[in-house]
Amino acid sequence: MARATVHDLARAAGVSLATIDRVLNRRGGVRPATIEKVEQAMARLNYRRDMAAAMLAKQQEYRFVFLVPIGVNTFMRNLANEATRLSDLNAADRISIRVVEIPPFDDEKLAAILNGLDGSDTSGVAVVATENAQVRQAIDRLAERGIPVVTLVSDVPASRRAHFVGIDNSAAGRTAGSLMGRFLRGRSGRIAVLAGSMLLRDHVERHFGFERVLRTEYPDLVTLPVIEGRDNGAIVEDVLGALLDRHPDIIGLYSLGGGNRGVIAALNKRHAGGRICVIAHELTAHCREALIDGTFDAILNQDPGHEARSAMRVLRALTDGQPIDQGQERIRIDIYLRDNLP
Amino acid sequence: MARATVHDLARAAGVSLATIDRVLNRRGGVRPATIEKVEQAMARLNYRRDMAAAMLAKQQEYRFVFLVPIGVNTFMRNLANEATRLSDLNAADRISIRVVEIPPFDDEKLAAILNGLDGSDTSGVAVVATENAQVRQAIDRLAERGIPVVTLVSDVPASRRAHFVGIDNSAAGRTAGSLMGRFLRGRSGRIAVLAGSMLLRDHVERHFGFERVLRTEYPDLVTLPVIEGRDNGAIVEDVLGALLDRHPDIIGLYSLGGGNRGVIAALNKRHAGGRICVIAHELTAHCREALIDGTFDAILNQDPGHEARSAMRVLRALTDGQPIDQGQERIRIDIYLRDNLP
DNA sequence: CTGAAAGCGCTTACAG
DNA sequence: CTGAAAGCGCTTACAG
Repeated sequence: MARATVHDLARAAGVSLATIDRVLNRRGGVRPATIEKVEQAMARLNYRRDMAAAMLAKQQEYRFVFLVPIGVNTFMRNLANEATRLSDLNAADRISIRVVEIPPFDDEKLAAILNGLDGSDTSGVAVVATENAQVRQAIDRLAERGIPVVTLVSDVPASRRAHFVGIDNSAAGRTAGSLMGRFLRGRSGRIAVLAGSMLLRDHVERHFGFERVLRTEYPDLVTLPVIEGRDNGAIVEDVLGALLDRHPDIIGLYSLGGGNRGVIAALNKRHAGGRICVIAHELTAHCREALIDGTFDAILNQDPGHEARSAMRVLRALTDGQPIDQGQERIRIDIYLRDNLP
Repeated sequence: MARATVHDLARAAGVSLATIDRVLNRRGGVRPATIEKVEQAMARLNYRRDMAAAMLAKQQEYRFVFLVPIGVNTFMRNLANEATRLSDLNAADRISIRVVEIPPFDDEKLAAILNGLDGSDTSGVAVVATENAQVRQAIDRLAERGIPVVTLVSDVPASRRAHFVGIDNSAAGRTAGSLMGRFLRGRSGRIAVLAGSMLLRDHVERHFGFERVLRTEYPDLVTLPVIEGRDNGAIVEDVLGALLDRHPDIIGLYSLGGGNRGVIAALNKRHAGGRICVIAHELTAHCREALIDGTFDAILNQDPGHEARSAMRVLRALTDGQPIDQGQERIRIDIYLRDNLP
């Protein structure tokens, strides 16, 4: 027997299509007794709504905005590209994604951009946010206007963002610590830690997780104070180079932010590649090469394609009031060695 | 301006809706000149087909069959459960998945089941296949009948399956070898390798990759001949137990198949947990525990949820003649340490 | 080789 | 609080 439609429901419950729709979509203004009748019919006929038909009738359009600090950061550029690609791929489903570039490390501008978003033009926002009072307030304001916001890559848990699309960054830090500890088994010495900025929550959390594991499980490895490279290759090369010169006894490096081209340059200039165990983040083209030639030992990665798709699915679910499949939307911490490179 | 519809196209090209549809779906029987006109109109109006409307009009139903050797294997049971869950979640999109249990290690039965599939009732097949002439022929026969087949978890590359949904198993083996080599840095000794059956392509490939890395990069680690446990905890406990008793100098174990409950039991009985570096596959409940309590050092995993969803998406794309997003459909080799457990 | 008309299963004003 | 009717953008027999 074919599957039940709204017409079948209407007949079975003795009401009109409009009433069926009101009950189905909880629009209210229906007598409890009528609701009851309809719900019984739904159960009896095992009714399941046809999404395609609903989409068509509703003429729903999803206009999502992705705010990404593209700048010089390869990972962010990949993320932006994936979002743009998604927009094309899903045009047939009436989903469009506008990628807006935001200046990196500029909370005020970001807040201004968020506040300037046109509600009639955007049905959801994904943002690589920084944790700042103005930014938080701007997110909350969008949420109040009924525009769902998801944070991307770095979370702002205190805000009213509906969801976070990204990895568990303290788990990533712990993983880096554990790999470092195992790869350097039996040795003791200093470990350098390079971040982009300790004003970024994701960087802080990675650092926290890393320190925690080293201190509790590998006390022979002593971390130096974090240095910051602003995710910028040139700055990274400078600050890391200076550190390496100051501490010739460094045996490990955890690069938990961007600007890894600077890491590679600094290491190569000192012929230190291979003698220092390096764990870095994000499988960009240059990191990939460094992994293959042995300069890096492991890369922790978050897949920008998955993150873009996840943000899109989550925003759509939020717009439709549908549930989110947590299993599917959990972004995993990929570990890459030379041997499992894609 | 609102997006163009088939009506707009028809008006612009000066033809009827039926002709538009013929050109859009390449049904043939249209004069080249007419096709040309329509295609120009499409380009001019930037026409993009509305999937929801097409789905509704076509009354397309996707009836997929997933053939899984559920047996005693926890991973396979998880895979089957995920497929069942998908069926519910996607009922609104007219996708149904029938999960059929196949007997493990029984090529003839599997071939018979494949041959017995009712073409009118199934629009695509996903199968955890074994590499056997009869099975291959059965797959080819389905492909000839126009029913797309994807292989799941273990591939049959010589067949006419349209796609493989699973990890690169020799890369997984290499990864295990590399982790083993690094975790045992500086030590030398024997490494045990436990498979389910060397008649399974995925197991053979993992073994190959593992051996390759150990022999070329870690010559101080010497692998013993593979033992087979048929993915069955009880058998695994026996054969591995016997091996451990025979070789008290084993310092590492690569468990590349199922039945890891048997591995845990054999190690615990001999108080060998922790002293032997263990790398296993699939993050099932017991493996997870073993990772946390230190019996296992790392788990390589393929996410059954991702695999089920990927198989479903690929089968749908094949049914519709749509392209496959290779980036999205690549199944990754997850590496889990205690620190990045989900 | 081409077209007119009906229909897919929903939602949406609008009227009462 | 409820209903009749039109419409969303496609596809599909059927007729010519």
